[in-house]
Amino acid sequence: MNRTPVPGTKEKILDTAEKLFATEGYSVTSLRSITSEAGVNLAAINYHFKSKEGLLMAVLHRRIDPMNRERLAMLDALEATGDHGVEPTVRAMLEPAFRMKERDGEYSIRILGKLHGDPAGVPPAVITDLFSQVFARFTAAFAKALPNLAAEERLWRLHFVLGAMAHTLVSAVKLEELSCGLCNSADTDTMVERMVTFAAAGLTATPPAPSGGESGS
Amino acid sequence: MNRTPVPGTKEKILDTAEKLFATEGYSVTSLRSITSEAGVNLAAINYHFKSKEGLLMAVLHRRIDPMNRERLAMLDALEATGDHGVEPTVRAMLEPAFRMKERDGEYSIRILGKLHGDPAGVPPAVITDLFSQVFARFTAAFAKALPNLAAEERLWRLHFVLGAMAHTLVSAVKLEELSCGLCNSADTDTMVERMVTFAAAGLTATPPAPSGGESGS
DNA sequence: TTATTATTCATACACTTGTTTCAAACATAC
DNA sequence: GTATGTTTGAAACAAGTGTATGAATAATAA
Repeated sequence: MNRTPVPGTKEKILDTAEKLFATEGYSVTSLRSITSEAGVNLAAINYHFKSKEGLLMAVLHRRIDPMNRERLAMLDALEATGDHGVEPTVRAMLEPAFRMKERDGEYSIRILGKLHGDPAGVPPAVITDLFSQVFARFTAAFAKALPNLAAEERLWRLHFVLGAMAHTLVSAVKLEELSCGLCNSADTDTMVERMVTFAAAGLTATPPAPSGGESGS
Repeated sequence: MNRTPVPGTKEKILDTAEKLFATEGYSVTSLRSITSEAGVNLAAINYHFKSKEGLLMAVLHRRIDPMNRERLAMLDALEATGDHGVEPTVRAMLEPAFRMKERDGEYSIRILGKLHGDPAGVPPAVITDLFSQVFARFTAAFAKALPNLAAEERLWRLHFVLGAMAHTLVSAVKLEELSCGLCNSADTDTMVERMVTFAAAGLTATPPAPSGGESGS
């Protein structure tokens, strides 16, 4: 019945680790809790992934690399048509993240959000390695999409958008129960449009007066 | 020379724990690293705070309770004058958080951001206990400030704003070095105006078509 | 078959963790 | 002074951590 000699010890570890890292957190998740839930031997982790940090890297790269490729592809398509609109650009940044949920399950998206929000225990170099390329591409794209915005202001707003995205990715479930089911994140399309609309409006807002206090017209 | 017999063991612990929790994270910070850096005995933590979780609670309450009181006071002042504007309301939510940085130092603000972004190891009941009151007040306030927005949409956007705020609180330092010093968060006033402008624009954006795909007019 | 490689398994090893214990030092009131 | 309650001190505890080891097993090739 079994097609493969052993039905994927490596994948079982990856799936379980992703789930536990996403829900409990990286540092509080023990290797033993992963192996026991995955039904594999403890030493299998060090055999397949060298170390706990190696496992984390594998978990992250498995999801994030395809997502970032999708982001860059959408950006490429946009730039090929000469489209420098704010909405399509921000959509290219946000949509692949939300699509990942449909494709790879709930935990894939939550571990991404956790990574943005609090890379506790994760060496900063890993984050840089994972996101530096897309970050560079998108800052350049937004420079074209928002030419009238000062570079500093633009970066801050990009930062805001990323924060809103990360927070939504991690704790969308929490809002769902907090709002007694009113806010459900089931429909990805609606969710993406919601965020894109919000982010585009924030990005294109008239910047406040440089050193004033009250918001001038 | 010493005015007090023992110069505040409890406060030394609180300060050091706040710093380490904010920078390293709660679960990866050991009690021994706190006591050694604070120059106090290990047992002092369990004596003064009962447990590690008790210490965390004390650290959180010390900063967050005053901040939330300030938020509610600003909201009270607003409602007393009948002001239901979006900008002042969102300012009442954001400004006390950024003011805390000036008052209580860099780490106070980062631990707050970390708490929003990833309450790893922190029991959900603690978060609820800390923020349920302000959350209820602000959802009500925004219901008045944004009456034309569907309740669901309003909650999601509030969620977005909170995410942007949390992300800014934790990793403002990171953006500073990422942008090679271009984005510095030194000026609190400017920072607040920046976020308020962004958030208000996002909150007041025309919502997307309910079940369409492309952004209609 | 035998030889060889890849994978799994039980087990042990240092090491760190939060917590506890109990005696010593301190403050303050009588 | 003594007595009392509070805070600090050094050391130990049991439990859990990531990792390493070497034998057993499975899979594949000659």
